[in-house]
Amino acid sequence: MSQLTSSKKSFSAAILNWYDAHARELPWRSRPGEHADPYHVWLSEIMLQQTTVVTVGPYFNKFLTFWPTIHDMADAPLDDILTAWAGLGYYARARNLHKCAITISREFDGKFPKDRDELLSLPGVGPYTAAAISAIAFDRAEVVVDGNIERIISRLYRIDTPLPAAKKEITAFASELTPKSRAGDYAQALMDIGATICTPRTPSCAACPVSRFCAARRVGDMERFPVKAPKKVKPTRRAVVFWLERPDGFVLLRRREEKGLLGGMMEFPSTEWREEEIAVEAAMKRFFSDELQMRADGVTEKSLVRHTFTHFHLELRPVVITIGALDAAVIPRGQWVKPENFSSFALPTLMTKVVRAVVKGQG
DNA sequence: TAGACGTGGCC
DNA sequence: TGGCCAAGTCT
Repeated sequence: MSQLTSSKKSFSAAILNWYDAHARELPWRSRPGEHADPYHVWLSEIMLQQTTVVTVGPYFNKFLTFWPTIHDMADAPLDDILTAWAGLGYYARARNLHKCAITISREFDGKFPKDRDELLSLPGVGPYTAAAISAIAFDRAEVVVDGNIERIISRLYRIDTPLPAAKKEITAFASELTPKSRAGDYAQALMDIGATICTPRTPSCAACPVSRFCAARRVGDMERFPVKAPKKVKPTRRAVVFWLERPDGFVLLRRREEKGLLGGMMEFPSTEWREEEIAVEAAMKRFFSDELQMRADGVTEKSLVRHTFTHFHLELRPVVITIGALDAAVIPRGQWVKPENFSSFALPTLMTKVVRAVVKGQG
């Protein structure tokens, strides 16, 4: 048994003492002594998945303004949720958020289950989020393991197994260390420490309340942990994206498929995103009939839009086409929108980059 | 198990 | 500039 495991009570005590003195004040966090609202805890935890506290803050406040209760959110159209979520990324979270709100509102009388395993059955709620809600909102002694806690544990024990294979091992150590009382505060404390002290690069060990327990600190190789599997190279995909503009200034948007990348979000029509280079002329021929090309009053190329997703790079070449005479047969289905009203549509950041390239770009 | 799934900030 | 990283989940 390691030195740390045999002194786990003084470890969790040090963590909780640190939290009482240094806890960050966050919009979704209850005041000391008060009970956290499960709706707020759930909403924040979904938003915080792979997303920083700074980014989430304004979105969290906006969502609570629009939908003060989970019943309000359940009654809203999905498109409103997606529009409010636009820019946050990982849009499956928004779709699952809406599904989950409907389930809780209509099948659970608006009350979240307290049990980890029941929470786990909700859409968008995985092992981390289920444990976090159960511990933070209901003070259950659940073992919460997020990326911060993985990093802390892997340094405490100098775990050489690369992630994600090390997950099980890390969870076992985390389980030994988690206190039976105040497990929610303990989890939030570790996440605060991970975000502000036990950072990926140049951790501030001098400020850490548990540095005396840390094996990596003793050796001085903190930054080697957590060990991670090597990344794979991202391919680059390319396409021509069309800004189709009518004489009255309306521009065509269309909705993407419900599932998959940017599922349910709005977009400007484009050729398929492929690794092969595609010339504008070829893209025009592939996308439209020759007839439309003859009717287009003007065709203007704009500056390249670069965007990187989790698993590939994307290069979009915007082409502005002013359409003199509409031909329903060659224009894709969609919604004609004035650019000044784009903000009321569910446009992902990629598409706002296209807007910027077209409106402000020099071409 | 491994890949899909966004975005913005940092170095 | 480009890769890494952030309170993961789903398939």
